[in-house]
Amino acid sequence: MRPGRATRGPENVSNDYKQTMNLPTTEFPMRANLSRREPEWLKYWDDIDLYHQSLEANEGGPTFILHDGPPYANGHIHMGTAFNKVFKDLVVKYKSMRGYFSPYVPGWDCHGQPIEHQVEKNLGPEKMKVTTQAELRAMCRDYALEFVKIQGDEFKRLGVRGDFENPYLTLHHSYEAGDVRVFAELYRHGMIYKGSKPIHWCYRCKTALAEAEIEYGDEVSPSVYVKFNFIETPEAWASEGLPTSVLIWTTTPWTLPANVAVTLAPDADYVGVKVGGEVLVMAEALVESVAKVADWDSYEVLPPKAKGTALEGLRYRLPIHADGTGVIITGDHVELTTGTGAVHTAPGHGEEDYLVGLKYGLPMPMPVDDNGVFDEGGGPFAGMHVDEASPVIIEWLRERGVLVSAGTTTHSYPHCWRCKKPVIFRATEQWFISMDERGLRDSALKAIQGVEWVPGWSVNRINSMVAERPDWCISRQRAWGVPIPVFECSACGETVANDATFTAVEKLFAEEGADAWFIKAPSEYLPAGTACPRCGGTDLKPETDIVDVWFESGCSHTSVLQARPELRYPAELYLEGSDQHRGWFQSSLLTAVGAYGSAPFKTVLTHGFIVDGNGRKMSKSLGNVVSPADVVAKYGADIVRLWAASSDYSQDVSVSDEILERTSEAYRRIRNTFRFLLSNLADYDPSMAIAWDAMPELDRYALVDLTDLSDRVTKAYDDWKFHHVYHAVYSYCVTDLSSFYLDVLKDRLYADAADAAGRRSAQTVLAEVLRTLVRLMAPILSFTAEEVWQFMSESLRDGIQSVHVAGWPKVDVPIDEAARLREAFAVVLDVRDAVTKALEEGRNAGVIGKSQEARIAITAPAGTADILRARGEDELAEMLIVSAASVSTGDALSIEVLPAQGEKCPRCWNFRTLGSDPSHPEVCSRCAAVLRTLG
RNA sequence: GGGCCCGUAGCUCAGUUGGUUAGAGCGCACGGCUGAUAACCGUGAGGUCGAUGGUUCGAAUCCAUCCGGGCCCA
Repeated sequence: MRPGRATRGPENVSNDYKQTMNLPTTEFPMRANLSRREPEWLKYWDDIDLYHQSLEANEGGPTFILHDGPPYANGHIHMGTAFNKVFKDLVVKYKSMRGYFSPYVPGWDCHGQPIEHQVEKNLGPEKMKVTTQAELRAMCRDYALEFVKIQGDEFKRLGVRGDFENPYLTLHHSYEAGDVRVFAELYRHGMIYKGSKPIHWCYRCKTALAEAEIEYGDEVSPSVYVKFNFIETPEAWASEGLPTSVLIWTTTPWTLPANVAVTLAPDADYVGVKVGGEVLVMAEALVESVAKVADWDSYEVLPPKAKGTALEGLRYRLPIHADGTGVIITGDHVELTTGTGAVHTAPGHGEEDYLVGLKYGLPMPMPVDDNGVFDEGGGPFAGMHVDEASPVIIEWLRERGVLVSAGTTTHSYPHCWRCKKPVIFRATEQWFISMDERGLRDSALKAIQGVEWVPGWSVNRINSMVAERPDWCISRQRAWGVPIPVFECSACGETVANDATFTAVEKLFAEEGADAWFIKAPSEYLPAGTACPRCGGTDLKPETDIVDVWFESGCSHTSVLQARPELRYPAELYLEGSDQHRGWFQSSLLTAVGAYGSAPFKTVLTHGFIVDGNGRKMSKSLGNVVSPADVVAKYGADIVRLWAASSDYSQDVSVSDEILERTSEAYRRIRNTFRFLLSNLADYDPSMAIAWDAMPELDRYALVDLTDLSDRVTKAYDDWKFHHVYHAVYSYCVTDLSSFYLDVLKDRLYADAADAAGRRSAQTVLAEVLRTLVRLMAPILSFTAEEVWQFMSESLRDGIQSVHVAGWPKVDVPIDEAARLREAFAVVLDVRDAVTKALEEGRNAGVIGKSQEARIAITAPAGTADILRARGEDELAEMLIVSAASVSTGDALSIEVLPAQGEKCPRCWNFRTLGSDPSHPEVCSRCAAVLRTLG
């Protein structure tokens, strides 16, 4: 024992009085062992059919539909999908506890190129050759269903509650029928048209290729500089009186027959270069490099410069089709690092050319057929394969004197994943949804204004994307999907599609699925007499293109929200990652606005992406991938849930070992708080509750504090600020409860008689705290809250089977008194801070050990002192956990720490006058009284 | 390269309409307790508020530029 310390009882001596105390007792384990115990709760929820219970409980109440965006049924879930689903689950569980009828139907996106590609790869080229489209589709279906099962299990393991027995899949017949319904609406509204668009095309495999099927590799290509002669000389250089041309550079001479324009950089300076008796126009910045390549001995840069925009509109003679003219335009994609700053533009042969062509309304000639052979549009090269055309074209240009230079260059070029040969960019016929023909863009922009976007900036993003997007190309040249539900007249090529055919196709899909499209002849399901409106032909071919998967998932408002009886259109909430502004949010919006003139959602909530501890995206190559399966195994799903809830989702969300470790520590803290509450309520029943008026002031304040927490948390949930929920609850557990209220209460709980009013009052509050806290956290810590719930006595949980159907807590306290208590306790708690500091100094000086060994004298300014005295000095001492406290008025707040008077009571360890009761001479009077009751 | 967004202690977050010395909890260090004990209590040290420049009497907060990062385009 250190010197100077107050007298203490003998240490390490067994204390018989311990048996007379009401020490905490509970079976609720301190260690969670979540990864092992959580599956047991999943089974319990299954056994009691919690999902349907949660619906039945709120039947007839207000509805809250969170419509699930379908993840792609491919691969295991990652941290991003886990986060998203947990997040949705928090919302649904919260709304459900608030009394909303809140069904949650998970969905999966099952069609599309990645699955088809994977199946094709697994099959290998040999087997692929002998596989029919129907067989391939069946394999794709199996593949998708396998991952629906896998991901469904993974979501359930995270505690996500929903109708997993009956999810929606985009491959369901009913879903496919809904796609047709939406398509038909848009078609009737005149929003769907057939146009052309360049795509990656492999003429060997005779197939379109998606970006993911492209492999980039170095390729040696021609590098040619060609002059296009101006029809009228640009003003800037007209005074020279020389033939004037614009000089372009290209690595694909075979695309020159499709040239219609030359694109310049709008703000760059262009100059005329006088060389060999003519003027060549090019970007000033590139003159030197061109001169080098062209090997000019001497040349002269003419003084006037012209911005790209100043040259816009000038016309030149087309390089191949000399009877036609092309036009100078400008585009931001023109780079001034290579070439001439003047870009040969063939809208049918390139994405950028296509887009700039759309902008200027340029024609899109496509002289190359499916086999890569020029048709008559190829002019002198008709019948020639593009593969062999380039050298021939170069020679042809040289003969005509327009070739300035021809060499070769090595650059990255797209190749077909299957045959590994270079692919070409080639415009083909595609189906589009027009953004402007029928005002879809404007309607969509208007609908956006009527939706609540969370966080607020999200509206800017969707707005600018819709405002600027080109027409939506919805056709894909693939096998695994839903066909564009129209027919083509074999005789004249006219499109055949009308209400009757759409109805027939919808029925066909509803009954047999889209597979039937590829098996049956149209005559088998179309109404008799269906004929081409133009030529009257009756031989109809089903369209072979399938629909973009984004169109499909976008139709879920029809195929799911409108189709399922428990759901409705529009949904209250769509909740996805920020990438879905381009994806599902937009495809859902456009199809709904197009078909029904309204947005399919009232609120759209967006969250950021999951990144590592340094804010980097997760990637295998960086080795920073955190997998939800690993986290669940190591920490448990509740830790994933707590992590998700604790993060500010309006920006990118970090996850790392340290973050999970911290989350896990916070979890333990919350869990232990629950444990303490449970362990001190072991002998309590709500029938013992003490009324507000009979409670000590501290307990009333604790209830006020609980009300405030509950209000704050509820508001945070309503404002979608889950990280505020987490922080509020956590700091409540640590600061309000553990370090203050619970710490103070120990004396009353342990040392008072079991049924003493003071102890019952404390328990009344603790019970209220427990019942409130466990509900507040249930949407987040779904498993742990349930575990706590099951450890509560039957009467404490009102006989309710699960915390998730226990409703939302509401703590009532008298408003006026609550306000007074808040004010008074703000002062008390400030003083308490000063006191703990002083006690620590006393400890360091060796005056005291634990705080009960001290008595304190507080000097405080009048206002503060009055408030302290009004609590009562005994109550003050209790709240400060010291043996005695006195208050005097002075100038400034100061605390004096003195050794406690009296002796340590061996039962309650407070310093008191002992022996006042002769029958229990060793203990203090309070303890003596307790001992008497125990006999 | 373009659109939208983000950058406050090692970590998760606060920081009101610009207004004293930028807060909390965790972690860390040190100490207490041993009747929440693989717990619990206390004290303390941690920040050029991404950087620079500007507006202002005053900037984490407003503006510009840059750096770093994310999503979506190109």
